[in-house]
Amino acid sequence: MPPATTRDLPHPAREEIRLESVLHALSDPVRLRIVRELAADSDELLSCSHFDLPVTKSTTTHHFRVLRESGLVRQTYRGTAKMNGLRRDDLDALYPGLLDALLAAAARQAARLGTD
Amino acid sequence: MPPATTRDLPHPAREEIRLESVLHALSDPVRLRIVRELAADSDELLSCSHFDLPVTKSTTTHHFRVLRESGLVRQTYRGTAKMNGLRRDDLDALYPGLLDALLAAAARQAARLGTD
DNA sequence: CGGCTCGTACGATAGCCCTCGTAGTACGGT
DNA sequence: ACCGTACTACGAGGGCTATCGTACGAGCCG
Repeated sequence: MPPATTRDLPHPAREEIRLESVLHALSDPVRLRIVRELAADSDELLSCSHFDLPVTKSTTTHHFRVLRESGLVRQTYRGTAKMNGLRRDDLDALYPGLLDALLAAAARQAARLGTD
Repeated sequence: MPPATTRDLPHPAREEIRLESVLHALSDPVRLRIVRELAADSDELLSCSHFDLPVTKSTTTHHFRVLRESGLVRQTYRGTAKMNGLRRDDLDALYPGLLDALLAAAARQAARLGTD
């Protein structure tokens, strides 16, 4: 049997990741912010509860699911915590330069609007 | 008085263009396709009716309005025709490299899925 | 075991969005 | 003046989405 601390979650395969879904996922301010934080700590996996978001826990769960189903984020359980990491390898392979351009654009806008 | 062939349309100023709105606009397949065609003929202004889209004229009007209001496209009347052009200058100034990365990603996906 | 924390499931609500059809306006040409 | 073309306005339907509250399951620790 698999290790007790592993409940598996459905992720799209690399080839199933659709650009439209990625863009739609990032068109929500809460999710864009999550992705920016994940990119900032790109060598760490962050738990859902690590984020201080202006929505309830239910809504947070919803946003993380959208991110996972769009292929932007990989989620794994570690005990009761759910760890999140950007799927940078898959995204870079599919769309080279896209993620960096998106993150740079988000950083620019945050700086411009003072939302940093 | 302005030339008779000029009915003005509301466009967001460069500084008002929001990344989330741009991404949302591009997350629809019909609009992504429009933007790709506009980028391919980037030195030409294309009329709305130039596009052969799988939706009715009403819906086409709707999509072009979303593109205009998001700041992706500039629209001007020329007689009865409404000409459309990408706002590449504004987008490149706000988010350098973003538009090219998005277009390249869309081209990659189209090639991968044979939807070209 | 008992409780605590982390996250999920489900239902509900309200708003947005894609789509369409019909009716109408603006402009150019005959 | 008249007609045709290009686009718009308005309204409606149906689906998706963001949000929440409450109730629940899964794992850790005393």
